[in-house]
Amino acid sequence: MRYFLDNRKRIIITDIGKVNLGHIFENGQCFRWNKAETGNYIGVVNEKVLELSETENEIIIENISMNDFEKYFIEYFDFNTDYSAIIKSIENLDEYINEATQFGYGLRMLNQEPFETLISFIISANNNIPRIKNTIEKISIQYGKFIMDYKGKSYYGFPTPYELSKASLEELRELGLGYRDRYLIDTTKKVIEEGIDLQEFKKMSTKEAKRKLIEFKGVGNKVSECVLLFSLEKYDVFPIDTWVKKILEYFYKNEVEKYDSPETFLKNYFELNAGYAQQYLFYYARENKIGG
DNA sequence: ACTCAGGTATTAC
DNA sequence: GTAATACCTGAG
Repeated sequence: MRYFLDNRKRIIITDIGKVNLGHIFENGQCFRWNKAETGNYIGVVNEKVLELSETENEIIIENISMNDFEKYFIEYFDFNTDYSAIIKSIENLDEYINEATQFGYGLRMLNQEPFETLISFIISANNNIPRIKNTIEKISIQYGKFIMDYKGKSYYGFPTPYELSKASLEELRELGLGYRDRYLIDTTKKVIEEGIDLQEFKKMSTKEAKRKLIEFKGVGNKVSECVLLFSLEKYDVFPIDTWVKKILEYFYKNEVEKYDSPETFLKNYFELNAGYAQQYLFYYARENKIGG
């Protein structure tokens, strides 16, 4: 990876292989990035508003400083990870993962903020993406800090636990969260009252961090693993959602049956890069409507 | 009217 | 431990 400022003070990132912003932002790992009419993606991250555009092998970032980029966003975009090495380690396992990695070229696993990720994936349960994005946006407008007006739209950061603790059940119900509203209240209350710093979970083993996450209401196996994978740097988990379930059923059925559980199969099969493999498989399955 | 959407909590064996 | 069932909401 190489980066520099161009003559318009935009940050240019190159030497990261073939680029595809859609494969980063449309694969279900994040909910606060939107495609503008220009085709560029605008997102709110770490109380900054960023605009990304792409060429075949460059990502171009506008509206943040070089200092912010180096201090926060290199890690957020996982720019120091060599994806060609990850792909190489899993692509020859079978034809399906090979197709999936080719299909999802340019995909990157974002390192997201844990509280935002936890709340977002609690909302995601038994829900659909447009509604998930919409309610997260409403929560940010209502309880998060105003950041700036940018190209005709006002942007708000995702609320901190303290900011979200100001929300009442009645208020949340009006945002269209459905029955998940009380999970948000419970989770925020637990974080505040017990003084939980989710960043600390990064230091725990995957198993221990997962055990702690499942203590939150509305957090089960799948949601906890999404939080581990997308915000706590645990790449050995493999969230099994409806799409991955279909893949296991339609493509890996015979293999899975040799093990005592799908989880055991996945851990043995994909090993340390299970989380990356999951992301390619999920994206490929959903975009191509495998089994559906 | 009815199903579906990145599942989880609760209840009942 | 595991299987069955209810669950907010609104778009299609």
